[in-house]
Amino acid sequence: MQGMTTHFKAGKALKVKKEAGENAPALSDDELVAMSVRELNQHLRGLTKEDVVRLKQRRRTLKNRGYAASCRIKRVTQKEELERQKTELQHEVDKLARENASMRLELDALRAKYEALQCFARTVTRGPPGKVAATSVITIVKSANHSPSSAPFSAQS
Amino acid sequence: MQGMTTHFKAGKALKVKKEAGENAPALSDDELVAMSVRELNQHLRGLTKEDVVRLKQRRRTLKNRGYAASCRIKRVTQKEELERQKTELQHEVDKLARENASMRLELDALRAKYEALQCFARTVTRGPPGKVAATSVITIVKSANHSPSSAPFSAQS
DNA sequence: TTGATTAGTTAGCAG
DNA sequence: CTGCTAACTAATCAA
Repeated sequence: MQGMTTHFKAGKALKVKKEAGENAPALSDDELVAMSVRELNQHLRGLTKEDVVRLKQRRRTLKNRGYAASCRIKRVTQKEELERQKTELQHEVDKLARENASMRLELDALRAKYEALQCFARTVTRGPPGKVAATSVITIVKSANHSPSSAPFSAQS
Repeated sequence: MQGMTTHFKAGKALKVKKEAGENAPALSDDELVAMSVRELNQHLRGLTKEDVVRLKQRRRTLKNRGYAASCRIKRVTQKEELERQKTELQHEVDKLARENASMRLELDALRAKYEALQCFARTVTRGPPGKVAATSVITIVKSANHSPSSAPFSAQS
């Protein structure tokens, strides 16, 4: 890595290294990196073993450059995705909290209405005769607590 | 990092470059990077201008190495923090959803109880005389919807 | 000048 | 070998 301190990145300066062969028109980086292995081997005809190694190494380096870029893009993409999911969840929390609060209000209001009606029913059934039957019915109604589907008697409106 | 496994990255190998001066005991990377500017200047006495530049550059490189490490640590820390917040929000969503469901059940049950009681109250108040007064009272109770704290009449038990 | 960040390079692991 | 990633280096920006 520090060997490259004096570097000219293998691009402009080193691209010109293959004037020897007449069939090697000094491939550009883009060409070299996009080339298939078969195509590459064709361009490798009549090159020094050393040059072959050098060219393959340059190809590897160019590939790695692309891999590094992909890696960084992936990193920021995942981070953005995390933040997106986070705000989505936050909105869901807000929505549920609102629903929760309104239902709590509704529940409290209904409890008040229920107790008021219960109180009224007692005053009505306490005054007139036949109080025993009325009281027992009220008890039955209260025991309907744990089975909402099967009310002691049907309630239309 | 892998620098320590296979090679010796400017530490062992390059540390030996200053045997010329008798007052320059070949600073280690850690010493050099931890040194203040004042201390550094003391160690710069009697060095070639070129060597001074080289040493300062090495110091800068070592510093940069540390900066890069901090940067990476910060990156993964922030990612972990995001994921932590995400699971936290997910748990909050679950909790609120559970509360929501149970409150909805409670609300439905109470509605059933209320309507049953209302139905009963009507049967009671319809049979006996004075039906007009009773009906009006029920209407008053129903209008208590929006002010749970001030019920038309107190409900004990 | 210092610290942080980006892009390119290398080493090394995994498939 | 291919692709990915961690660590390092140099360049660049901001304070």
